[in-house]
Amino acid sequence: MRDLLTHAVEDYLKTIYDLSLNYGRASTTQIADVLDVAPASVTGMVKKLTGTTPPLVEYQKHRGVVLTPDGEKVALEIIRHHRLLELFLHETLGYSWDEVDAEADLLEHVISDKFEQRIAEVLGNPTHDPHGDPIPTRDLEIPSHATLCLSHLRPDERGSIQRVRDTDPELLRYLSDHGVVPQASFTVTGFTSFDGNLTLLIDGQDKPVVLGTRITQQIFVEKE
Amino acid sequence: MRDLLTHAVEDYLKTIYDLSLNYGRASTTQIADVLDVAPASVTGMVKKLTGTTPPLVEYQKHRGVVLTPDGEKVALEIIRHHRLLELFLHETLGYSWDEVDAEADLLEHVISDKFEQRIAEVLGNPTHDPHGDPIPTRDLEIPSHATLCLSHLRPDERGSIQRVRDTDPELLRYLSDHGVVPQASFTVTGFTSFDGNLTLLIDGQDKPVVLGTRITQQIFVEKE
DNA sequence: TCTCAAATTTAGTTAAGCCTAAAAAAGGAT
DNA sequence: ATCCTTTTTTAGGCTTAACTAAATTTGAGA
Repeated sequence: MRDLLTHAVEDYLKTIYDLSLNYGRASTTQIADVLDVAPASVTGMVKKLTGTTPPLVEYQKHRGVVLTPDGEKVALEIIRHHRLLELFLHETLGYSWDEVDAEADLLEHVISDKFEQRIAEVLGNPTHDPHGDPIPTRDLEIPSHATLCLSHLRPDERGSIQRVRDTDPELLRYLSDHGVVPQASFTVTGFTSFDGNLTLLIDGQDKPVVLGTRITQQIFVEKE
Repeated sequence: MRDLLTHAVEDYLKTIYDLSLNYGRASTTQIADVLDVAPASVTGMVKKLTGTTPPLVEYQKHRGVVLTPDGEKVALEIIRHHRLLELFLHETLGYSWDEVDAEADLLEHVISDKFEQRIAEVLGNPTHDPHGDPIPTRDLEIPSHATLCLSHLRPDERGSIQRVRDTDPELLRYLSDHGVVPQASFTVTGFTSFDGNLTLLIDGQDKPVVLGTRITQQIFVEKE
C-alpha cells in the first residue's frame, strides 16, 4: 500500500479532508478547483482511491466523496507534516508567516518519520501551527478547542484569534500588518448588516480593521 | 526550461557529474548501476537531455556522456542542496552521520532557494559537509583543496581524513565506530602489497584499523 | 413537471519515465 | 583478422496522472 501514496494521492486526500471539514463532503469540482486540475482528472483519481485495498475514499457517482478511516489517517499524517513544517520554517528558519505555506506544501510529501519527529522535538511538540491550526499528534488525534467563526461575533463582543484558514499570501500579510494574528485579543467595534463587514479593534493597535464576509468566515476565534 | 528539471533529470545530472569527476565521463551502464534503472532507460533519458534547449549533456553513441556547462550548473545546485542538507540534518536535527544521505537525497530536489539560503546562514555558510566533501558556493564554485586518495599512502606516512566518498550506511557506521571520520589524524602502520590492504592507527585510538582497497580509494586525505 | 444550465462522468489522448527483449556496436584475446 | 563477450541502442509496451471533448446526470427555477 505504501507505494501508492504518491504526492498526487496525498494531495487529493488532504484536499478531501479539508473540504469535508467545511462541507461534510467534497465535490468533484471543489477538489478540481483546489488542486487546479480538470474535473475529469478528479473523477479518475477518486475511482482509483476507491479501488485500493484498503479503500481510501467512499464515493457515489454524482454525490461527492468522503474519506474512509484509512484515508483520513493518511490525510492527518500529511497535515501533521504540513503544520509542523510551517512552524519549523517560521521558528527555526526565520520564514515570515506568509512564506511558510508554499514551502510546506512541497516538503510535506517528502520528509521521513524521523524528520517529522526531530522537528517536533526541536519545537517542543507543539499543538498548534503559526496560523493557529491544531497539529495532529503522532497517533493522529486532533487537539480540538472550542472555536467559532469571526463572522458570528457582533459589536462589543471580545475574543482572541485562534486560526486563519486562508493561504493567500497577500491577504495573510495584510492581516499580519494589522495585528490580526493568532493569540491577538480584540473587540468587535462595528458591523454593517447589508454587506456583512465587521470592524475590529485589536488590543494595542490604534486603528480598527474592516474585514469583509469572505475573510471573517476564514478566521476562527475564541470568545472572551 | 525550469519545468523539465524533474527529480529524475536532476538525479541523472548529479550522477553524471559524480562519475565524470572520477572517470572523466559517464557510461550508460555506470549511470544505470548508480540510479538502479535499466541501461535502456539511461539511453532514453540521455537522448532527452541532449535535445533540450540548452542541451544539458553532450553525448556520442557508445562513447559515454559529459555535462555541458548548463548541465553542470544544475548538478552543482543539487549537490549544494545535498551537502547543506546533510550538514543541517546532522548539526541542527541531530541525525547521525550514516542517516543523513538518504534523507538529503529526497529533500535536495524539493527545497527552495530560500530554504537553501536559510540553512546555509544557520550553519554559518559552511564550505564542507559532514563527509568532508566541499559544498559549492551560491554562485556554484567549488572550494577545492589539495587532497589525495588514502590508497596512495604508505607505512609511516601521516595525514588527516578529509572526505569519505561512499554512501553505504553500514560501512559509514563501521568507519565512524573506528574513528575514521573527517578531521581525524592518523599514521599508516602497515601495507600488504598482495591485496592492497592498508593498516591505520587513528590518533587517540588504541587499536589499528585494516581497510581494503575498495574503501581506501573512497577516502581522501591530506598529508601532514 | 419540464427545461436547461451546471456538475459530473466517459472516452480517447498525451507525456514521462520506466520496463523487457532483441539487435547492433565495441573492443579485448587469440 | 576474427571471434566472442560486454556494452549500448532500438523497438515495442506499460503505468500514472494529467488533458480535451462529448455525453450524461442532477437539481433549481419557471
